[in-house]
Amino acid sequence: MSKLFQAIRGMNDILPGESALWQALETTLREVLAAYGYDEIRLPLVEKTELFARSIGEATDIVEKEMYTFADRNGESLTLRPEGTAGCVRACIEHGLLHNQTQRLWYAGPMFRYEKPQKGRYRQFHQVGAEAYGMAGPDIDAELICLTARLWRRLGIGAVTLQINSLGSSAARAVYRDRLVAYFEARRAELDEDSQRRLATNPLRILDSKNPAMRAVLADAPVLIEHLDAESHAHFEELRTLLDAAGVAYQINPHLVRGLDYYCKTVFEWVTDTLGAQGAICAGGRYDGLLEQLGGPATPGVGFALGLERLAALLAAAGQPGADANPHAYLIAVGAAAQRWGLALAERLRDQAPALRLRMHCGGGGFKAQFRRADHSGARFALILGEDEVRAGTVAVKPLRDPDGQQLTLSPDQAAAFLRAALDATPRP
RNA sequence: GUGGACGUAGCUCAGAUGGUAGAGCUCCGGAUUGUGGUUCCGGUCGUCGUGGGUUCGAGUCCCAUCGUCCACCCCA
Repeated sequence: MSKLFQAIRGMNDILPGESALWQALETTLREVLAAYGYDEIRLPLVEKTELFARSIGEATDIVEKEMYTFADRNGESLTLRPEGTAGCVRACIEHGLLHNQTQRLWYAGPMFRYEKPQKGRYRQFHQVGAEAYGMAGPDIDAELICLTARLWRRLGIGAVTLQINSLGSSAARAVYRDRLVAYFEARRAELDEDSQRRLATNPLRILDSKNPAMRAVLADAPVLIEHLDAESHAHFEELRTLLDAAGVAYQINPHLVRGLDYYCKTVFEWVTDTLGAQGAICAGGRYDGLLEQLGGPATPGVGFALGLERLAALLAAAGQPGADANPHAYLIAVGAAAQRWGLALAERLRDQAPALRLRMHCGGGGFKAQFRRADHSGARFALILGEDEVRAGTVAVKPLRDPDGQQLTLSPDQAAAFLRAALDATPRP
C-alpha cells in the first residue's frame, strides 16, 4: 500500500470550483492594467540569491529566514523569488529597457516564502505587481494608486482603505533613524522583546508594532513625516493634492513603514479588516535608489504588489460568481452509431461556431443519465443524437434553461447556425 | 520561530462516561425501457490524518508525527 502524497505545506491547489473566480480576477486585472498603458513582463521564478539579498536587504526577515534557497548543480546559490520587484529591475537593467526611456510594466505569478501558513499567508502565493521606471514625480505615484482604486471598484470590493506615508530620502531617513534610536534607547525599559531586537536591526519597524503595551512609547516617538527633507515633503504634499483631485480617499499613517529596505519617499498600503490578521491586500512605494544599487542607471522607480489569494478571499466572501466557464451546449449520444457520428458532428459544429463551448458526452449511458449530465454541466442547450436522428441525419436541439423553449430537429448546418445566433444574442465575456 | 484549537465518507458534520461507525448533500440505479431539473424508493463510498503505546477491547485515553485553522511574528 503506497503512502498518500499531499501537497507541500503552505502550497495550495486551486481546484476547478475555484478557478472561475481566479480567472475573473485575472481578467479584470489585465483589463485595468491595460487601461493605464502597462505592458506585461514575464520573469523567471528563480534568480541568484544575491539579487534578493542586495535588493530586499540582508537584515530583513525575508532574506534572513524566509527564502527558499538552494545550490544548483554548479554549486551556485539560487532562490525561488520571494517577491517580484528584484527580478523585474534585473531584467530591465539587463535588457537595456531603461536606456533613455520610461517603462510601465506589470507581472503576475507565484512567489515563495517559508513562513508558517495561516489564512491569507501561504508558502507559495500569487502576486500581481506593477512597476514604473524613469518617472521621479508624484504624478506616477498617484497614477498607480488610482489604478489600484479602480481595480477595487471594478472588482466590487468595498471594505478597503488606503494608508499612505512618506519615508523621505535615504539621507533624511538616516538622520531620523538616529533620532529614533536615541529616543528608544532612552526608554529602552518600555520596549518589548521584539522591539529591543529590532532596535539594532530595523528600528523603523518598531513603529508599527501591534503590542498595546507599546502604545505609550510609540505615541511620544519622533514622527517620520515631520523629519522629511524638503524635496520629499513637497513630493508628499503634491501626491496628496493629486489624490484629492482624483477623488481617492486616504489616511496618513505615520507609522506605515515597509519591510523591504529599498523603499523611499512614498509608501502606501490598502488594508481590510475582514481577512483576519493578514489585512494588507496591496502595498507598494517608491524605490529611487534600487536600480543604481543593482548596477543600473540612476533611474527612479515606483510600484506595488497585490496578493491574489487575499483578493480571491475577499471576492469569495462577497459572493462574487467568477467567470462563466460552463459549456453552451452538451451533446447527448445514445448508442454506438450515435456516439461515432456524434464525435464527427461535434467537430463540425466547432468548425462552424468557433466561439461555441460544446461538451460531448463520453462514457455511454442512457438518455436519462446523459440528460442529467447535460443539466449539471450548466449548458443552455442539449444536442440529442439517438437512432432516429442518426437515420435521418439530423440532431435535436433542446433548450434546457428556457421554460418556453421548444425542442427542434435540425440539420447539422441549421444547428450550427442556430447555436451561433444564440451565442450572438447573449454575448458572454 | 512561539502559543492555542482541531483532523470521522467526495463535501458539511453527529458519534457522554473506551464495547468494534451514522446523517444530510453528492454520485449511481429504478419509478418514467428516447428526455434533465421536483418527488418517491433503493444502492455505492470510510485502513475514523499517519505511526506507535495503554487495554480483553481505542474514533474515544497517552506519545510522536503530518496537516488545517487562530493569534503572535511577518507581509501581499
